[in-house]
Amino acid sequence: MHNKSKHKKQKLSFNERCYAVLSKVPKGQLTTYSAIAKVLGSRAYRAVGNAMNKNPYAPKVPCHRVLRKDGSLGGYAQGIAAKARLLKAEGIPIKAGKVVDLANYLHKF
DNA sequence: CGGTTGACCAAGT
DNA sequence: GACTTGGCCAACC
Repeated sequence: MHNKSKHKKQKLSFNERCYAVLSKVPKGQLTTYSAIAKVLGSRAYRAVGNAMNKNPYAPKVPCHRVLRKDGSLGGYAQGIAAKARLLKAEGIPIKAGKVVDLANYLHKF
């Protein structure tokens, strides 16, 4: 059947849209706070960070794959050490608190 | 409606 | 290259 899930126009909050976008990033690939904002047609990269902090859909929504634009880790609700460990487990090399070459791992939306 | 809070960013020191 | 500053913007109270 057709998708009838939108009987009403439900406005998704900014946070919900962040989660929807991020859920498309596969294991082994990365994105940034500002990249998510850009996909949403917004410049609210700070608000993206706030959304990640609240993320109720973890680990379905892989907020550990979101980094700062300069390759540093940014933050993580469970601590940046846990974030680094998860990324390494996905094959992403981290040196001195930064992803070695972020451009090589950025997901194309 | 105004003020506060950030898992940010860019430019300056 | 670490640290500070001003700007940015959505969510929350």
